[in-house]
Amino acid sequence: MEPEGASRALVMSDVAARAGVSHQTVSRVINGHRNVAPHTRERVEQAIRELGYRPNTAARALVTGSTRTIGFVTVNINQYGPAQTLVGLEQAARTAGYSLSVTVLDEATAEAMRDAVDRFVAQSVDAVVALGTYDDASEALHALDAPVPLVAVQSGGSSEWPAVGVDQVAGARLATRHLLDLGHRTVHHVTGPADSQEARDRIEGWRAELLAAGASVPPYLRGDWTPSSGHAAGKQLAARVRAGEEITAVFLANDQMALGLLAAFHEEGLDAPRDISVVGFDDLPEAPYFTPPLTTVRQDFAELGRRGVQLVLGRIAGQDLHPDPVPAALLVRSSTGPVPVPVGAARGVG
Amino acid sequence: MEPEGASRALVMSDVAARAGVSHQTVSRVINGHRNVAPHTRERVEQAIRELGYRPNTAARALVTGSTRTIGFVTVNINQYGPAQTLVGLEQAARTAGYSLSVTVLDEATAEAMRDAVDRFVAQSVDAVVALGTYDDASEALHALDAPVPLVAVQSGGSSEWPAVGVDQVAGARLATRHLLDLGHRTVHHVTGPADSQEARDRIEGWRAELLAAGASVPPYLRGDWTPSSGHAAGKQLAARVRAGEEITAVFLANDQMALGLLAAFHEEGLDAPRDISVVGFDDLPEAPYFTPPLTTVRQDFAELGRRGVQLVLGRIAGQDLHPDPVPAALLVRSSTGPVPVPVGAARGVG
DNA sequence: GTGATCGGTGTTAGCGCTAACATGCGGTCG
DNA sequence: CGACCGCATGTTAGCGCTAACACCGATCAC
Repeated sequence: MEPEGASRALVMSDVAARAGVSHQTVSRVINGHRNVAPHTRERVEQAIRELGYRPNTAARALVTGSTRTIGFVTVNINQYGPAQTLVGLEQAARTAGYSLSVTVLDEATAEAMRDAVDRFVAQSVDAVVALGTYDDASEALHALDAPVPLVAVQSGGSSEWPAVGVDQVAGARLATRHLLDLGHRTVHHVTGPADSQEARDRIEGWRAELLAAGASVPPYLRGDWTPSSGHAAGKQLAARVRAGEEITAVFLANDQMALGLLAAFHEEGLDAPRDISVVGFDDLPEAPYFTPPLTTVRQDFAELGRRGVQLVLGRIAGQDLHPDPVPAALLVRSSTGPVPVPVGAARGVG
Repeated sequence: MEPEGASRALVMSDVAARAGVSHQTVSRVINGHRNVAPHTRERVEQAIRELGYRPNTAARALVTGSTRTIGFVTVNINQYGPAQTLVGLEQAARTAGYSLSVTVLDEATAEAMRDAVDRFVAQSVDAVVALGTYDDASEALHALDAPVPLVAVQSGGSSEWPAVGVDQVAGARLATRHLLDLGHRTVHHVTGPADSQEARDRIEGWRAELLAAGASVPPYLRGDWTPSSGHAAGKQLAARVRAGEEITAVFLANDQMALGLLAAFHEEGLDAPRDISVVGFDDLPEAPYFTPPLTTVRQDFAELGRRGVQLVLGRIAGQDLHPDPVPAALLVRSSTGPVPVPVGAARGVG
């Protein structure tokens, strides 16, 4: 069980000698080949255990061409979603016997993406997983024609290349539906950055649900995921409310922006859910402690990681899987409520 | 500049043939050896560029015994600090020509840590960086007697093993000093989990500053980094305020708990900075949008990553560096203010 | 009974690279 | 002017492993 201290490196023939077999038989045992007598297998396994032997991955990689490593590229790992996805992916990869090599892009440019993938290729990773690839980066990825399978996570759209993600459209519909069910005549939307597929999917879901309910579709406000952009959107919306416009419900593409918007509204003397209903997306650990606790949409990142790895392994094996999107769930807290009664006349829904 | 498509693998002798030299000369150029004629060097470099050649890392690792990979182990990557540290570390490592292999521990046990380090060793990483090693994990780390350099990040304490971190003690003193300067007679503290070195350092800084100012040191409240534990602490503190106890300033070991506490106080009709002053730690991107915007202590994670990698490379080279801690900075926003005037009689400081 | 087959094992070659040694050439010095 | 040195380059060996093939004894079909 114990390694014999950090003396000289232990190699396969040490194990072979101890078990009284050839090094190749040891190799066969390690790689689970058939055609090894049970008795022999047991002796070898015991020698491995006694010596604390671990095969040298570099030698193995050299001859097989496989490193059992997955390269992971992302931007904005500082955000909750990417970080959670990394966790989910790493755990799923580890379970499958793969390790994860991580690169965090400084900027989401084609150049940076190309560079990162290039480095992964040189590193002989077995596959590359790209998270939240913004458009130009993701184009670079495909233009690259990399000699390794490439999988996109949270970057749906085109079915040309394999991707898996949380069902953003359904999540956005859930959020919008919830607001509509509360009696709001329509729902305003603050988006993520234009070049994010997730952001576009959320717009699509929001719009689809509005259309399905026969509600009008107001123009959306463009955000960039940051609390500060949510704050700016909040200021703008608050001014329009003050000017008499009927804005009673806002769906934001993430929780951080929702926080910013809540703060802006509060500064203007407008509070949720009394004056306005607000729904976010992500379910940050902080979301229940916002003022007020935020109604939001939760994504299942562990499941996303699992399916991502499954997709990657499928690709490595040459299969062409098209996994279903991971479901999202609505969490109702206190930032949403019925339509406020206008200051002038009463015309609420009931 | 362009790879020739994803045909057969490109190897060193392809480059050698094109440049009209031996493969060994190519190797010398790549590894920056002296004793290569400038003319030859140039021809080889051009051939490398034209072919888009990248040396095979596995073959290189096999013969040199070095993978130019650093293993990174952490728990709780979902939190802001760890995620930022990962980013800082990855960028610094990349700059130094290393790549980062990441493992996220499911639980902070010695067993899990041993496992992770073990896997890294099998992977032949050149060094292991452990983040926020909680006590038992860090013990396991040393018991393992790993044949690779081991560096702890954000886990100060003993000077037996190399570590680098943000100066938590100084950061905590800054926060406490700020509150004292505002006229508060003492500062209450909500800590992180007991087995976290960072949490202990923050307690130490808080206590030291209180003592230095001749202020009394109230018992601290134990939290666990989560907003929910901050909320619980807030409820408790609010009740004591209601009971007439003089509690005017609270320093929390992170921003998430500060958010929870703010929410709890708000629920009890107490608001910062009118009734109480609150300081956090971390400077989450959300912190400026809390209600009210949170005064907090910011850590320089990029610098931490840089020094961490520097320390690791030093260890690989056999040096025994002891880098200075990375400074922390106070950011004053609106959650802190002068001592409130008690409801009964006026006895403020101003 | 004899050739074909198959399961278990050993032997050999070679993955792509770097280290060590070998070579050859031009210059320096006694 | 020959012994010597240092530089630029080539040749060879081998890192630790797996794949391919060789081999041998036992079983099987006819």
